[in-house]
Amino acid sequence: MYRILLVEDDKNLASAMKTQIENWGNDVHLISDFKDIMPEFNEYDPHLVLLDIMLPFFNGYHWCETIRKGSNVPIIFLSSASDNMNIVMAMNMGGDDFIPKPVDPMVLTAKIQAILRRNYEIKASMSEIEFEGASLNLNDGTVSFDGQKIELTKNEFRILRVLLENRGKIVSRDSLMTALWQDDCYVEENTLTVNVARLRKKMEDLGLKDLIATKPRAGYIIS
Amino acid sequence: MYRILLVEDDKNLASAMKTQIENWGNDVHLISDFKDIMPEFNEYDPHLVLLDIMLPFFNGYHWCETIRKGSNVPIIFLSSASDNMNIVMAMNMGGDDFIPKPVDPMVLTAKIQAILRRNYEIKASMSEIEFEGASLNLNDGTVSFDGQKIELTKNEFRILRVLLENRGKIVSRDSLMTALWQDDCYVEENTLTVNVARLRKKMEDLGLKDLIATKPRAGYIIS
DNA sequence: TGGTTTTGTGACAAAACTGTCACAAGTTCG
DNA sequence: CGAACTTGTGACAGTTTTGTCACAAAACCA
Repeated sequence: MYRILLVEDDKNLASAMKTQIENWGNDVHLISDFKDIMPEFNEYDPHLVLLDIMLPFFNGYHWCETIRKGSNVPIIFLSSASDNMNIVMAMNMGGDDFIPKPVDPMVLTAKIQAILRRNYEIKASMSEIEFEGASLNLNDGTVSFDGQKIELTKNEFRILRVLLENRGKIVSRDSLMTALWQDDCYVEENTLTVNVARLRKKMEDLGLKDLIATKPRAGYIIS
Repeated sequence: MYRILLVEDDKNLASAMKTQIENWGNDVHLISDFKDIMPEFNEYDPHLVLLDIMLPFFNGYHWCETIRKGSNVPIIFLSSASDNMNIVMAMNMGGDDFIPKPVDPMVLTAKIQAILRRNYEIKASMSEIEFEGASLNLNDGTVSFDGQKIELTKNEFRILRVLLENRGKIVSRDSLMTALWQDDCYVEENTLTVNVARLRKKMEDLGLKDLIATKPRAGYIIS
């Protein structure tokens, strides 16, 4: 049972789609205020957004941009202007799919299902991050390299993960601190240093030497 | 740098697409044996599959089905038969998207990018499993309920996760055992019982009573 | 019902994890 | 260079986690 937010100003079409999707077993919320959809978005906290492009006040691209500032919720665009340029634009703004109007009910259902499945039901495919020939398993927090496999502790895992998610960029010690101990408890500055050292040792034991580089007065980086 | 497997028998089109995608910074492998693509699939271990529907020997649907038996890799179908029925069919077979032929290079790139992003770069959206008004955060292994939030240990997390991923189904003690200690070390049968008990206690402290039910001689279940 | 098997519980010790300290090493910049 | 600051290291103790044991409770089955 997923929550689907439908941003469509054509009331007839919207309620027809709502019925259609609900019949198939989900909850749908229709936007009522197109001047600012964000309060309803935040309140409803949807699993998926169906976003028309032509809307009063602001267009779909605007809302996609706004949503993406604070959320990675899947977004499917709807539009009768379904030329290639619009499709490319929609994808590049962070959209996940594009359904041309008039919307075929079967296609709508199938595409919604595909995206929900990909995002909320499938874990295997995005379960690891590869780096330097090694891979970090996000499910069980293990690192595999050269046939060997080791377990990381919670802290080591978080540090490595943050660094890998920002590969090529310097991650400040401060942001690592908040990633590990988000404000709720005070820990010494040095505690981070020690934890990085422990992670480094494990990586080196595995054969990954000089994986994490120190940028003095800036932070750490994996490049 | 992602590995993309292109299953397309039109050699000219295939190599044009290969060049196109490689220029944009990825690796592409072209299938050479359409009688059985699986050896090449397994060898190449792609991050994404571009799958034509009309192929010699077997069609794209057949290969989609075969791939899905052992992998959740994202699959984008390509076809000139782009009627709604084909789209629905493609999605329902476990496909992630459908690009009509002739393929527009920009659309191809944008859609590939969107799906890779969704699968390999975004973590936030699929970071929790909701149940009974509570939610299990898959990133940090915490359970939130009724305003409270507690941390689970590695074992507790794995048990809860497996049970939630199979909600409504009975999970045998054996499969839990292998999920926690995959054969590499022997542990007592009873150790699992104890770990389940510890998880139950934490859940009950949180207010979630009778979450995990015992099915004697069968296993555990969350319904 | 009563014996057998399966599952649950409290306690305990070994092991792992974590934060801190004192001090060492490295970097920056006048 | 040398003082000031930043980062790294080994050791230590407190806490948490973990597997096991002995025994209790529950479920199954004849």
